[in-house]
Amino acid sequence: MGDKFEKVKTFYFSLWPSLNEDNWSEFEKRLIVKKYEKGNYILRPGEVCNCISFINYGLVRSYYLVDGREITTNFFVEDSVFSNYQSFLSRTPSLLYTDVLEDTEMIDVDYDSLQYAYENIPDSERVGRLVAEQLYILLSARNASLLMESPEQRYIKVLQEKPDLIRRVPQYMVASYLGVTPEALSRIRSRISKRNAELLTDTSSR
Amino acid sequence: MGDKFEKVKTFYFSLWPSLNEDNWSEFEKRLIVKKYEKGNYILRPGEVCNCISFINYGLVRSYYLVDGREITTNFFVEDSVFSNYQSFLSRTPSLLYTDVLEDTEMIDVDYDSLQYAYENIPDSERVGRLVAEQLYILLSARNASLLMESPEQRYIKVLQEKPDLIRRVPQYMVASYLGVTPEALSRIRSRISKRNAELLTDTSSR
DNA sequence: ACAATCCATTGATTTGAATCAATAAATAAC
DNA sequence: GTTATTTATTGATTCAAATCAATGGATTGT
Repeated sequence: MGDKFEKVKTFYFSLWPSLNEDNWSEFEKRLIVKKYEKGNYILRPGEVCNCISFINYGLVRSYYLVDGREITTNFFVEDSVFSNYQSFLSRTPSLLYTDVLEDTEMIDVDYDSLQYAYENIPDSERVGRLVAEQLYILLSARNASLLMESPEQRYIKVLQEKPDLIRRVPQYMVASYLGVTPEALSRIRSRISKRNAELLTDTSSR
Repeated sequence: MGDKFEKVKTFYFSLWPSLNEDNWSEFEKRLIVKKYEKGNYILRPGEVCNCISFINYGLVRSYYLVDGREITTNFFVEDSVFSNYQSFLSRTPSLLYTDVLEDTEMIDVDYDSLQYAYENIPDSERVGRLVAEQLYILLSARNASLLMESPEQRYIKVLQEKPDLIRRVPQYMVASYLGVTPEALSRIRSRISKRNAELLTDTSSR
């Protein structure tokens, strides 16, 4: 019961130095627990995203669908924040699908609750600012990666930084996250493992 | 003199409902007027961006340099906000160059002044949040455009939404903003004007 | 007004990745 | 455990855009 709010509470306390138990319980009242089963959709294009969610456990993913082609923008795993933030902020329809890759539990703050907090709970504006800033930094890094790095470089980075993701997500979704076709990612992988093999048997260096 | 702060004052008052003259003059004290001449650089990779600026007049542009190739991320014109926001927020070195395309005057808020405002001026946190949110929405739209639209679609959109920019900026910079080479943009343009000519002379329709 | 430089256009060629296609491997369903 | 379905690999072909190259036009500086 209170268990479900344990992680999200820790999360908010870390961002919110002046948060006390009174304010927290005021805030916690408005939180909503949501469960989703693998294979379902959380959000579709045209719908307005109405909450910011903390993921207790599970894995979801957002993607554009362009000419029948999926373009994955992000994976969201446990202990992080999920939202279609652009839609949430602008109150305009999402362009993204969000589907559930593993059974997932989230703690939602809906738009009205957040506005209520901004008006009534001290220092909540600061949390809103910090969250917006963090999400900006993340989006900016993703943007830089798409513009500056090759799909192969991006794949290697994902391998290093999110090795668990590679195991939990089908390869064709990783491909669409990297901005290439499944065939292309397969070839990237074989190129990499070929290079690694050559390094071991030492055909060219020295 | 006070003239220089006229536009930025209007800008902040529009975001900041409770802003009064006292708080404004407290804030204005810390603003810095900066002038830049065409052809100079405001920021280079490795430098940390230390301010958020309101552009009184002028035009600047930010770009990545990858393998000797410029990739323009944004143009910033008068009456809007300029920053390398990612660097500013994270206090980490910029990956971008920012150069001055037209003589420019900016009103800077530096990082420390902003932190001071957050601590001491009521409701300034809200302005920080709103700015962060607006910048997120803009970046997100740019991202969606790069992922979902063709260079040609992006060009047509720029033509419609920022026709003045096309006139003020060399075509090869527009090309790098669209994510193509100058040659490719030239061909896009000739394709478009050919199509328009065909529509007028009516070779195929009806 | 002139030269010099920068920029835009156009054509020919190359290239990297998408598409098409077939097979193999892995996973899910029964 | 077997079949069916989905996913991954590999090869052949196609395609769109980058590169290379040359010319013409525009802008800048003196």
